[in-house]
Amino acid sequence: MTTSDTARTGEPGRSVSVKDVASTAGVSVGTVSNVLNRPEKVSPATLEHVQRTIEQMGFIRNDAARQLRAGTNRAVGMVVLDVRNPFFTDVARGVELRLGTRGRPLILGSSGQDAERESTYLDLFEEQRVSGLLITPVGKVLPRLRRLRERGTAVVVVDRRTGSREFSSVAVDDVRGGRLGAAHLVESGRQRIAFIGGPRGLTQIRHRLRGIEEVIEAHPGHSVQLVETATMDASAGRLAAEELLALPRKARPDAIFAANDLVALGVLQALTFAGVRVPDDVAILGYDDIDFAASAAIPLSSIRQPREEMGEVATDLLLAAIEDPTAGVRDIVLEPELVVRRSTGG
Amino acid sequence: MTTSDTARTGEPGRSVSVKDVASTAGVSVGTVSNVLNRPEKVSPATLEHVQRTIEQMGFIRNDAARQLRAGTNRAVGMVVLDVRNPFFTDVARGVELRLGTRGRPLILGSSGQDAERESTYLDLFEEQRVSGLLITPVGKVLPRLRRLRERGTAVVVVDRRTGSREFSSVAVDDVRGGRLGAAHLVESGRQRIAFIGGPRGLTQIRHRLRGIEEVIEAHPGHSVQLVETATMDASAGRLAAEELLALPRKARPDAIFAANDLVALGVLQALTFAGVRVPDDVAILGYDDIDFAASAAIPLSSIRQPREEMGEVATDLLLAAIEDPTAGVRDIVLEPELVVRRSTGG
DNA sequence: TTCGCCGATTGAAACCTTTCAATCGGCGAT
DNA sequence: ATCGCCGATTGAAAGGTTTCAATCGGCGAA
Repeated sequence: MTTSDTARTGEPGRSVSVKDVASTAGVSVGTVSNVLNRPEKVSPATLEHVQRTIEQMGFIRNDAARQLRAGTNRAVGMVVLDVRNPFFTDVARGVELRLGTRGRPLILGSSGQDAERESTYLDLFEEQRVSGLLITPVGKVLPRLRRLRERGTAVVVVDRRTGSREFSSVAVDDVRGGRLGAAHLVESGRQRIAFIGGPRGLTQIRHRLRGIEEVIEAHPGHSVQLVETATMDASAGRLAAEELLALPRKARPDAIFAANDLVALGVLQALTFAGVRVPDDVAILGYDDIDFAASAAIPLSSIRQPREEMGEVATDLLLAAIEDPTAGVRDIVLEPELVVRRSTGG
Repeated sequence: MTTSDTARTGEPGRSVSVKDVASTAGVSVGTVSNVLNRPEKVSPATLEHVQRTIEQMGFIRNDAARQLRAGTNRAVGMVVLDVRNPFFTDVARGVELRLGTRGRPLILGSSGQDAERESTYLDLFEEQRVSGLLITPVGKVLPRLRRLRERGTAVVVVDRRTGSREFSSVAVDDVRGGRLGAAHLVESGRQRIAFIGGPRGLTQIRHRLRGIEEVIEAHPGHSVQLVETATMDASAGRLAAEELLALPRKARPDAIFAANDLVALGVLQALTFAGVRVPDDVAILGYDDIDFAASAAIPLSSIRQPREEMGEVATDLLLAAIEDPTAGVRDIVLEPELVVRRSTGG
C-alpha cells in the first residue's frame, strides 16, 4: 500500500438558510418558502427575483428541518436479504426507478439473512421516520412492523407473503414456477429430476417442489428428489452436484432443477469439471433468470422471475398506502416465465 | 397477475417526544436527553426510571430534530457506478461494515454511469447534509465536490484518482495489475495476448494496458493487441470474442486478458460455444475476481482487486476527515493480486 | 371619493432535540 | 449552625423549514 500526502485545510462555512435568502432578496421567509414549494402562489416578478437570489447565494434546503416540520421523511426504506444476490439488486432497481420519478430517495439496507442486522435497519428507519418500508423479512419482525404502521409508516412485504393478511405483499407464484420448469423438463424427455435447494423449511422451496411434484405425478415413470442445501449459493450447488455424481450412473438424475441461478451455476461448474455433458447427459434448469444465467458458459435455461416488475409493483402499493393510509391490504402474485436456453437443450 | 383485497384502516397516532417522556417520568427534558446521550451524567436511580419510561412509552428519537440541532447528518452517502456489478456491491459492503460499527447509516446510490443520476444523488446528499461522501465520479463533478467540502462534507474518491490532489482517494494499482496478468500469461507459455476492454479513454484501461506492454516489451516474440469495447459487460466480451474467432486461425491470440470478469465470462461463453478449448487453445484471464469468476464453468483466473478492503480504507479516510476536517489529502493505492484458476491452466 | 374584494405577502408558531448556564439540594468542614 | 462545594437537575434557547391566519395594497365598482 502506497500513500502520498498533501497539506490541506477545510473551513466549514456556515450554510445559507431561507432567512438569509429572504433578507437578501428583501422578502419574508414565507415568500421564499412559497417560491420553493408553491411557485404558483407567487407573483412572477418576485418568483424570478427570489429564484435568482437562491441561485446566487447557493442556498440548499435543509432536509432535516423540512422533515421535522413535516413530521415525516419523504424517503422510503428497504431491507433486502442480500445485496450480493443480483436478484435483489434488480428488485431494488425497480423500486428506485419508480421512486426516483416521485422525488423520493431510497435508503437501501441488506440484512444478509441476519436478524440482528435486519433489526438495526428497522431501528434506523424508525428514527428516520421514513414514510414507507419495503422488506423481505428474516427474523420475527411482525410486532415491529405493526408498530411502524401504527406510527404511520406504510409497509409492504416483498418476495414473501405474510399470510396474516396484515400487510400488503408482492410475490411470485412459486408453485407455478415449479410446474413450468418440471413440465419443460418432462417435455424435453427427462425422467429423473433432482431439485436442489434449501433449507427445506423455506416456503418458496416447498411451493416450487409442490409444483414439480404435481407434474411428476401426472407423468408416470418420472420422478423427483430433493437434494437439500443449507444455503443457496454457487458452492452449495457445487456440493450438491458432487453428491449426485457420487451416485451409481444409473441412479443419477438426467435433469437438475436448481432453486436459484447461483446454485445452478455451481452445478454447471461441478458437472463441467467432471466431464458430464450439459445438456446431453444432464439438463440444468435455474431459477430467477439473473443476468449471469444468460452469460454462463453454457447459457442457463431458467424460470424468470419478474424482478424489476416486483420492485415496481411493490413501490406502487407502497405509494398508494402512503398517500391513503386507509387503503386496503393487497396481496399481489406475479407470474414466473420459462426461459429456454442451451442448458436444457434449447 | 392475481390480486386479493382485505379492508383495513390505519390511524397515524401521534408519536411520543422527549417532552412526553419527561412529563410522564416527572423529570425535565434535559434529563431525558442526558439519559439518551450522556447516561454517566445521570444518577443511577433516575437513569433506571427514565429508561423504563422510555421503554414503556415506546419512545423513538426523532432523527430529523437531532440532525437539525447538530447541523449535520450522521449518515454517509455513496455513489457507485453500477450496483449491478458485483465489484461495487463488494466495495459497498466494505464501507457498510466499517460504518455499521460506528453507528453511521450508509445511503447508497447507483449512478448507472449516468451523469444526470449522479447529479440527482449529489442533490439529495446536499439537502441531507450528509457528513461524508464516497464517490466514483462519472460526470464533471469537481465543482460540486468542492462546494460540498466547503459546506463541511468530507469527500473521498473511490476506485479513481482525481489527479488534482484536492480530494483523498483510494484506488488499485492498475499498471501493476496489467503487469501481473501479462507476466502470468507469458510464464504459462502464451505469446499473443488480446486485451479486451474499453473505452480506450478510461484511465484504468490505459494503465492496465501499459503494464501489459511493459512485460511484452521485455519478452521478444510476444505481442499484445487491444480489442476495444464500448462497455464492460458480458455481451461486450461475447462480441469481442466473436471478432477474434473470425480471424484466421494463426492470427488468433492464444490468451485473452479481459478488463473485468464480466467481459471474461462473455468471452468464455463465446469460446465454449465455438468449441474452442479453454485453457488448451486459449487462456482466459479476468480482472476484479468477483465471486462469479470462481463459479464459472471453467473457473476463471483473475486479477483480484481488494474490493472490500478498498471500501474499508475509503471509509477510514472519510471518517478521519469527518472527525478532523483539517486532515491532509491522501491518495492510497492498493495492490492487486493474481489468482490462478483453471482458465489459464492452473 | 370611498368601499370592498382579492391576490400577494407577511411573520409568528410549531416541529423535536440538544446544549449549557443557572439552579438546586445535600453533605462535609468549620 | 453556617458556609462552600459538587454532583444532579433544570429550563430556555437555538437550529431551519413550513404553515396559516392576518395584513397589505391595488383596483374596480358604486
